[in-house]
Amino acid sequence: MPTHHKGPEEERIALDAFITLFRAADSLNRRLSAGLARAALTAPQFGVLETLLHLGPLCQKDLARKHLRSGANITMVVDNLERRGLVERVRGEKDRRFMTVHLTPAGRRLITRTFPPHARAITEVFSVLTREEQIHLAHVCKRLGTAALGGPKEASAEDDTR
Amino acid sequence: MPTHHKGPEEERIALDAFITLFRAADSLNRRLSAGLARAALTAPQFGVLETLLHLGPLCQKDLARKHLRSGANITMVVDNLERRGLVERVRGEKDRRFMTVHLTPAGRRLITRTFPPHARAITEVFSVLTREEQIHLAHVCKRLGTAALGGPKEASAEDDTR
DNA sequence: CAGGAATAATTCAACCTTAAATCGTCTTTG
DNA sequence: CAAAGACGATTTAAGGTTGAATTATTCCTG
Repeated sequence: MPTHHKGPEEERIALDAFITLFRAADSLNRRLSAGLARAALTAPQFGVLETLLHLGPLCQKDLARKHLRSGANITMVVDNLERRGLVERVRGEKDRRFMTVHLTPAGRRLITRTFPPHARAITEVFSVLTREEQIHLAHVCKRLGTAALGGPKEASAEDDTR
Repeated sequence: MPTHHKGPEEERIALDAFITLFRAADSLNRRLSAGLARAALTAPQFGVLETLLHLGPLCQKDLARKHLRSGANITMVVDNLERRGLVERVRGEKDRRFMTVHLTPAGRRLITRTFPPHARAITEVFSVLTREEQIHLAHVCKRLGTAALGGPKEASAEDDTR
């Protein structure tokens, strides 16, 4: 697709934004994982518990959709949470294909006391940005994420068979 | 993973920025990985080849430092590249502890023809942002990344809010 | 209503990732 | 010079991630 490229300048700027975005996400992730490690939770485990706390029991399919992860992945994360007695699988009564995941009392206790310091840690790091910068960052990232998910721009004429 | 926490405004804004940043990085990653898959390369493999192309042969320690990854991780990624004949390990002559990783001709061929479309794909997605927005995003992410890596704000006498 | 399509979950193989333990190779120092 | 320590790389164990194949169940259609 030989569009009139504004030269390597355009590419240089995009690549720089790309790499700093990734580095920031990576650093943030490390910092926060260190905090979660005090509860012996990984980031994905925390994410599942947090979702169950705020949305109530969900089947694994829904958990996968909420977290943009594969079903196989959720099976694994829930396995590890269940092994520690933090969640419980309940077979669907109406439709026995579903496995509804519930917080156990222990799981609820753990996530309710882990979430607040986690949120505080995020807020703490983001406080290097002004309120307006944070809002602008969210807006920009939202557009970027949408663009990234959008259909592959390089589609040839024939694979438009959706 | 929308967070449904109804907290103070400062926290809500930070959490929202946090989650959209991660989602954007995740979506970008998926989109770009799909492109790399055409060369049967994973993102980490691509990263190592790209570094070797642009910086020349490096020992694994240096590769780990450049990519902010553990030494064990680099050992694994280089293993997989070596198995495909894309890179070569050369034991250091002066200091036999070092393993210098070199691109093979096949590796050089693959990365030189894979890099340009990859860079174009990044530029393409980022083109939903103006030039100024991209520059601002990079600046903001740089500050954020630095803040995240900064000292863990450990229990100094006054911020112990437990 | 019976057989096939669809769907939720699991399993499997392959790769990524880390921390911790280990191996070989320097380097330092007593 | 030899023992001790530092240092690069590898191995190992544990968890995360995916796509593909499989299993169990439900839905649908002829």
